[in-house]
Amino acid sequence: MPLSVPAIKRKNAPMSQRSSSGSSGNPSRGSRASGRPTLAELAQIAGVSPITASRALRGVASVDPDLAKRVREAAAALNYVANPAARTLASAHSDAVAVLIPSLSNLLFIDTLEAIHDVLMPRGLEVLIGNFHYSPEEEEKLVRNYLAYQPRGILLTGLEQTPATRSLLKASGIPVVYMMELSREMGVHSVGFSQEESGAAVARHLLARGRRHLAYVAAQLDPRALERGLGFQRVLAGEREVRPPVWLSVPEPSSVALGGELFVRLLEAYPDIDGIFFCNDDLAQGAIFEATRRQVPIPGRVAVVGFNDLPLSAHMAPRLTSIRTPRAKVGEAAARRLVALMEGDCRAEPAIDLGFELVERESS
Amino acid sequence: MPLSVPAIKRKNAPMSQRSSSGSSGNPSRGSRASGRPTLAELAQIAGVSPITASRALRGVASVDPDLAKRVREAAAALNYVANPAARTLASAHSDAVAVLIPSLSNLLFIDTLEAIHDVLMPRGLEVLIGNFHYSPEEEEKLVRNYLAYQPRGILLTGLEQTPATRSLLKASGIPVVYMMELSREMGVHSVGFSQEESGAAVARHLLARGRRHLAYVAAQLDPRALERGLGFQRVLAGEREVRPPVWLSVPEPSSVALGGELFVRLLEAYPDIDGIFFCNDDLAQGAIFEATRRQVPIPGRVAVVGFNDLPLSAHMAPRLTSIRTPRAKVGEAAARRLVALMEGDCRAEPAIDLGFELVERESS
DNA sequence: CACCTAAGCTCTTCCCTGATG
DNA sequence: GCATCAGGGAAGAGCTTAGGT
Repeated sequence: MPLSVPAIKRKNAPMSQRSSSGSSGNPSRGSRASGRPTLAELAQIAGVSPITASRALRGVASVDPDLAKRVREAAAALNYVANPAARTLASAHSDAVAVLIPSLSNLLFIDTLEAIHDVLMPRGLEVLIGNFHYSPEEEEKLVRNYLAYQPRGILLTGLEQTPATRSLLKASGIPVVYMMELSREMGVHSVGFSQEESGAAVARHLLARGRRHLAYVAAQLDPRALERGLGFQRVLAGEREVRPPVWLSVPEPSSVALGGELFVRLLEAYPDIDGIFFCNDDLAQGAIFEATRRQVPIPGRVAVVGFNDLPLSAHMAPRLTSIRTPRAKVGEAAARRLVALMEGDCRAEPAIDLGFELVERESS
Repeated sequence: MPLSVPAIKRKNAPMSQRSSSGSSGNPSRGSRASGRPTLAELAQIAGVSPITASRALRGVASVDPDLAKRVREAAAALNYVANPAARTLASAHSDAVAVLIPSLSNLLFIDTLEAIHDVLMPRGLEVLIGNFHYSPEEEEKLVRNYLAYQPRGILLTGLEQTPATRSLLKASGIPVVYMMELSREMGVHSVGFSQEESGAAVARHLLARGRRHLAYVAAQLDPRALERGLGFQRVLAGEREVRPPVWLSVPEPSSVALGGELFVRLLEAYPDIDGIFFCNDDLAQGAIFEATRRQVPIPGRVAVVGFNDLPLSAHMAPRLTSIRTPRAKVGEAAARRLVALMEGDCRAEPAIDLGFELVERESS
């Protein structure tokens, strides 16, 4: 037996050389310790081994119900909460889910975020939120950073990732769900609706109402707004007697005030315009306010279509037609799909199309 | 030399009994390993010890600049990102900050949250968001849970914590900053403004305009709305010829539609009311929409004061007086104060009063 | 002072023991 | 006797603090 006896391998009772620190009454607190009860302490109190305590708390089936109960009671008495860092280190995965959204100031993403929270938190999953400000490069940085946390899953917004982001994700093997757009790619899970088709629906709507001189107005650098514009354009291109739409796109973030301003600028430059597709509802509402102030009859003079509802839309019912998208539902469905993937359930359809709704309020 | 040689203490090259797993070309991947480059690998490539690499990456001063540069270059080449779980476990504190807010659907808190993000993320701090739905009990659960993450700091909303929450926080020794209200307590750091005083200011404003039959309308179970109401009441109680205000408070979350409804209900029950303080701007705006629809002249007939701005307020300028609170500034200042506390800078004034602004739009 | 070796943070995975059918 | 299963001992996971050299 050449091996020296490892008699010094005691953790919570040094008792050897430097001892005497805790002396009496003081529940040993080595200077590096976190000061919180550990699994070993819990196990000792419950009269089981640490590994059994661990299994009991994680709800692993193969633990005697009596023992499990003892462990749970001891945990409650101690106010024991497992150290997530140690758990992550040992198991090589955390209980976190990373969610990347392009903006925190856009209501759309807030609602989505809230729905995600509501699905994930009750399952004991931590939500890490990253705001990539519509920049794929920033998104890449965030992904790189969040992968270090070894999350159980990742939710991304849109499909415009950099190649590096893609390969990082693929290499990690962590489940990913894309929100807000539909991917045709095999094995890529996405939840959303066809942005392109929603733009096309707006074009058809305006054409059906007899509008012929159309415009598209967008703010922010949102790639999805652009896609909607492309769908809008596609339908119009198929019509003989309709001119290509006027295209007004500015980089500033959208706002009610900006909507009013763009509306004025547009009508000054193109007085014969009779239908406008605003890529955001706040732009649309700003336009309507401005029109009201200037006594421009809407929709008599100009038909306005806005993308998504603000709380006020209901109060402007006679004025505004809008595309209503399932903001919260996208978050909920995406989170649910992610949970399914984390549990190894891969049978479901990769893409979930939640559709959209064209809410017509012109006629009322 | 009595110690047996610890020749088996190699980590990334088992090479002993069960070996042969990776065999050739495969960069060792022990089954429990995370598959990511480790500090030890990085150190080896940079030609230094792990601890030096660690110090170099953390920016500890006592590292030779040349070595530090070598380490940084190696890290970039490897795409090395430190494992936060291991870091937390070893140092007994994470790089996270927990932020607890009562609601995600309220714009106020979103703006605050965004400002907090903007301060903390550039400093490499992770933001953990907890939504306690205006419930102190839920808040307590979240605090208990987040303390397990050993965060570097905690931001709380309001001052209505349960006693257990208070003692948990005190025992943890983690810096805490309270947002949205001002605490008088010694050593308690808070950033906000006096809710009570803002309500009082509204009362004085209405009295100065000759209004005598006042009402207070609140939704949601927000304790701060109640405090504003108390300030409102206090000022009115000091006036001889003014009746105590009509008090309308409902538990539903506030919304534009609800504001309109409450407005109608209120005027039906008390036709002589000539001034209303709405605890949220969406309630106030709903009231104004409803009044417009019913041709009730505002402010000729009723003066309306709303709490905080929605984006649309500017477009209803002639109609609405509002209290404007520094939403984003509260988040920013609170986050900054927290960072200062984390760095051991405790000299600053514990309470930061950011004030509020009474924006009068009646006259324009 | 710059750098390193040793130890340890707290949990889980691996693998084995001893009891059960 | 030979699988099956509950439970446990030992060995890390990857980093940082302590304390030398």
